[in-house]
Amino acid sequence: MARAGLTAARVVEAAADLADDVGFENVTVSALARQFGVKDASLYSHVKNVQDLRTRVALLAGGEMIDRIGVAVAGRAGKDALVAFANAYRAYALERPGRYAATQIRIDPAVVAESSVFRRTAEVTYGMLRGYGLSEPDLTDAVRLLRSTFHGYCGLEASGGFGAPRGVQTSWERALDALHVLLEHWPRDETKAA
Amino acid sequence: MARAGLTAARVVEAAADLADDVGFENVTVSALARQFGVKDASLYSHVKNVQDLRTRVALLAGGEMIDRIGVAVAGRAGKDALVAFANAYRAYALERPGRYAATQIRIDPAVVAESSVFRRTAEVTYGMLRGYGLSEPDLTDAVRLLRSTFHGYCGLEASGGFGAPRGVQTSWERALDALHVLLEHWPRDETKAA
DNA sequence: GCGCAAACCTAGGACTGTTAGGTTGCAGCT
DNA sequence: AGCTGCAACCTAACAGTCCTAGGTTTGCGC
Repeated sequence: MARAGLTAARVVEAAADLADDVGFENVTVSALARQFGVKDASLYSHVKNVQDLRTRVALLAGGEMIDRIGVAVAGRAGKDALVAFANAYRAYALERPGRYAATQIRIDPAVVAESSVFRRTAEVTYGMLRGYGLSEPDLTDAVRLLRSTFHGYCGLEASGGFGAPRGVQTSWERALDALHVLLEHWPRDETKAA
Repeated sequence: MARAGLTAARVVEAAADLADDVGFENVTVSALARQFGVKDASLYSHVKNVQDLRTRVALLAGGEMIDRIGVAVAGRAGKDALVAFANAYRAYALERPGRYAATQIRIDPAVVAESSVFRRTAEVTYGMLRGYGLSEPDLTDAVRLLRSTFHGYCGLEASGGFGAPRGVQTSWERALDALHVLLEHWPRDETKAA
């Protein structure tokens, strides 16, 4: 019988595609094996367990996402950069819902440490804010606020949390306007508290 | 044999407690039955299926949460109200992580329509913003931004998303300062777009 | 063409979700 | 006290999922 030609990378990518199709919480070892026309047990040569599989999908998605964002913000500054970052973020979340959901799971700190995804994400995010002239610790606070807002907005949008008729796209643009104003009027931390 | 005295409400409450203990995604029919010293099948007299169980936990948690928030913001306005709302929100998320996680699941719109939780949530949230003098559609945009930010912040905090040493509590307070400034400088929608 | 590592399989155990249908305890009525 | 009915609870069974242990095959490098 012809072999499926499985490989760790191929399995993870298929899992990511499956997540976009049926939702991240529904990517199961069995379903994945079915896609390849292979028995469940065969996947365990390439992936330790479901936990491991999900972590890998998360890292794949996180890498793809920050790459797209990085391209979008390249050569931009100030509000231009903010909007480009935010729109690339949201576009990814809407286009690849399963992969985006994967990026939200808790990941083992040991894995985080040896992956480049988080470093790149931090670099791009801090870089985007460069034009606003913030310095630590305000910078960290601002990054956290922005991440929270993007994360929260896309999460609520994806889960149908916005019931009112007002257009979600319009609200998003308004939110970006507001965040831009906010970054320009950022209440500076006089106390330099740690 | 002495009966456990199960009831739909009691089952749901136990499920919520279990969620706070072991995480919402780990509340399972079997585990719940074990807690009551009862067979799995017995629970199906009180709850349609896991989906139904989770939805009920979500509604319970959502109700508890908005009640606590409502008490916190009562009699306050402006920044006072904003801070009270936000702190009550975050406190609930931190104290009852399982219940809070439950509030984030997607809920059948039919259920949403006939539950009072969402109406109350909207009332309290819009009420909190009254002092800032916003009017529609800016009001809806601001509500969405705030909800997203709180939701996103607590989600990231709970999943360990804040790696840097800067205190999470301090960043939170700074974020509230910033949001207050933002609401006072809200970029008005001149076009009255829908 | 031989060997070996990787790819894939069979078999099976443990847990979870769910249904169908049976039994039993308890409240209230007579 | 005895009956009755309903709700609480049970047994039995099946399907799906995760995972392990150990066996077989395929294809690539020599």
